[in-house]
Amino acid sequence: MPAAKTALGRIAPLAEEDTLSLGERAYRRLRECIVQGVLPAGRKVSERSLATQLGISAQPVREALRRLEQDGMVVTLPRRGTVVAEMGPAQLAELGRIRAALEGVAAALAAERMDAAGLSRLAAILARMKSGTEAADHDALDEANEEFHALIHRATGNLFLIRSLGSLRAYDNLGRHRAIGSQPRDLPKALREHRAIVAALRRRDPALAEARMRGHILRSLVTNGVLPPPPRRRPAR
Amino acid sequence: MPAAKTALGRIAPLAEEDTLSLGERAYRRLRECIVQGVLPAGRKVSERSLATQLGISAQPVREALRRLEQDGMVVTLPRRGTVVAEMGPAQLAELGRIRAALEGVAAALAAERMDAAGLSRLAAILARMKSGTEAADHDALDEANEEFHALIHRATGNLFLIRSLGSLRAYDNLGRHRAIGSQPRDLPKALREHRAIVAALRRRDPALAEARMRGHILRSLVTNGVLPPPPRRRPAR
DNA sequence: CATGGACAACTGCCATAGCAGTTGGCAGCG
DNA sequence: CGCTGCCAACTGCTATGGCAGTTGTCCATG
Repeated sequence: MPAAKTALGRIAPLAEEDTLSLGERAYRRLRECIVQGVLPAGRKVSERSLATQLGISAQPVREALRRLEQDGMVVTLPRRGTVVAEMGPAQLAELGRIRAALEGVAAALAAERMDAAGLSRLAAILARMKSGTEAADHDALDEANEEFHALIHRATGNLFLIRSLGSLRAYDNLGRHRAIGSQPRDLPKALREHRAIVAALRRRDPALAEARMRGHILRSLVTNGVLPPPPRRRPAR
Repeated sequence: MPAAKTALGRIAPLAEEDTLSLGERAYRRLRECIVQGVLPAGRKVSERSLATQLGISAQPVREALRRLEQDGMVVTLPRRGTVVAEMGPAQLAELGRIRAALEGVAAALAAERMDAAGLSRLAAILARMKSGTEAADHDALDEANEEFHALIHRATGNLFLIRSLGSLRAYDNLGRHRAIGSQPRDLPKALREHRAIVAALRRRDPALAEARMRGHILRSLVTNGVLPPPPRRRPAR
């Protein structure tokens, strides 16, 4: 333990952010820049130029780019350059469907594992969502929504799931930033869906939780305009 | 074009292995070693020692380890060491369920996109599976099975899906190497399922293809012993 | 004017060296 | 004997330098 002891032996909490490696920080920073549109698709991103801009060496940047490549956010042509990956509407739609499926699995796992503390936290988030819905506070709702899903992801305890959904949610933000909000958001409906999901988790019903979560994600993707139609359920029989 | 030209201008097929970067080769090699059991869970893997063993520098090895960490195959404690991730039966089961969901999405996408050439290739693979099943040639069946799923993955054209399923399939191999084959494999049934999947793809029915593929994967995981029960569908009503 | 070739300015890729934090063991003190 | 403190041998992490391949420009040549 290198430092941070106070007089009476209490250990001061360490500032975590400083402990992250430069490679990790570069990875998160660049991913943020991509989904925020700061680095638009097709933009050339070379190790050296990014390194100087970030004030670090080229090595951590290279690592970050390799990881981003594994996420599919950049593509690199050997000895020629690295560019931000093009993300057409079709690609976004595919990733949305993948995310819906994974969120479903996460909900199913969470239904089996989530403890009482987690459920009560979800209840607290639901309360915030209620007030946010009544006030039509989109920022607060987005934040609560973020926590809602992140909590479920963590409840699964599965690192693969957490990482994958992290990348996928980043793409979701990208889609939102393109501002193709074709349909107005139905806030009360989203609240009802969130409540229904929590109810399924409380019942410890994996199949139900999965179905509801998946439906919820798909619907939200439709209202965001990344998923094309509302294909009529069982159009005619 | 740096090399590999013959006299008459014909481009010699590049040996692919030589063109891959050392980091990429190290990544694949290490992943192979992990799923093959050469590097068992809990084994310490330090950049330097691996580098000397592979005859390369520590830098590409480090990149490979970072990517493996993103795959969840190793965990690294900063400044302390990197170890092969522990993969308990529970973890393996979770990853199996995740893989089943993703394979389902892949089948759905393939049902929308796969062209006639791909379908005919699938038919050829089915023929090989038929003869392999009659001869009970497990090696040939495994190979055909690998190609079967890889072909569907590629048909989606989605890099994220392809990469993720690649990692997941690696875990699957790991589970198989643990030789907990609880139940004998039902070869004819697997063949029927594969045929049913292809039929759904031919019909261009995404929902059907997804359901069949997912069920197929889940069942195969059960016979492999990584997924626990055959929970009776609709036990009583 | 058009074309081909060489040079300079990139690019990703890799090896080396060294920093800082962690660990394990061993000596020395109580 | 038991505990403390130091030291050497690790570890992951980062910076630097340089290699090889690619590209674009500019000049010389037909």
